[in-house]
Amino acid sequence: MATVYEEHAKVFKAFCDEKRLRILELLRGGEKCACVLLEQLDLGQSGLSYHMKILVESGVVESRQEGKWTHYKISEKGSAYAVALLKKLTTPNGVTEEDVCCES
Amino acid sequence: MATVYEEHAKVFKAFCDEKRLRILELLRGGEKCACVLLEQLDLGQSGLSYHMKILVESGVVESRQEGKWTHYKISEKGSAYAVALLKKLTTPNGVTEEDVCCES
DNA sequence: AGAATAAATCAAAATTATTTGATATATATG
DNA sequence: CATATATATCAAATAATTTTGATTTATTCT
Repeated sequence: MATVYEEHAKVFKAFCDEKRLRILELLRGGEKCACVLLEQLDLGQSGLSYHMKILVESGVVESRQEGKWTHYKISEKGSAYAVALLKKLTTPNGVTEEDVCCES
Repeated sequence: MATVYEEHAKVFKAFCDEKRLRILELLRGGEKCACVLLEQLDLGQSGLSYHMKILVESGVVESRQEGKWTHYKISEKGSAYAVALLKKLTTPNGVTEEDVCCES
């Protein structure tokens, strides 16, 4: 059973690797087949597959099978969730206590 | 010289580690001294220092020195930047080309 | 100045993530 | 059915991150 921290970390894993940011940039231009991504990136086939799995598991990318091809695109829903989560994780939570540990 | 991808990845490194998410959660309750964070977390002193450095370098956290103590808080500006960047990285970029590589 | 304390830095060890090449699986095509 | 092709999975090698303990630096206190 994963902690909520692990769940959240998984979402942002999508964005903390150079190769994956490069992939996302390509997907900003619309849905792409794995074969297209492959020829535009400096990555081998199994390497691409590895990163696509992480992206899909983050929820930020969704995949669609069409015969032997796999198409990927940015998930609107997943992205909106990531943005909302990021906002939440950086917003004061109300129970604001003062930092009075060590007033010299 | 870092690529723009590395720069962006650095921002999200703040959010893709369990320990750092735990730290951010504590900071959502307001500014905290390192000594307070230390006693609330399962981390040694140098480990905390390591993670705080990554958080500060991401821009999401800012630090303030007060005598021998260091206080940390979430940076409103840095967080807003992270949210805006995340939005941008997941929004269609206009030049949307169709994915017509492999129509069987 | 000397002792005490907070936090940063360093180096080594441990852990985790990524890359790479080989193989497996699934789908289409002849 | 045999072959070709696209992608996933696996295992080993490599690389990067994280942890840990020791040391250093900076600051306060006596």
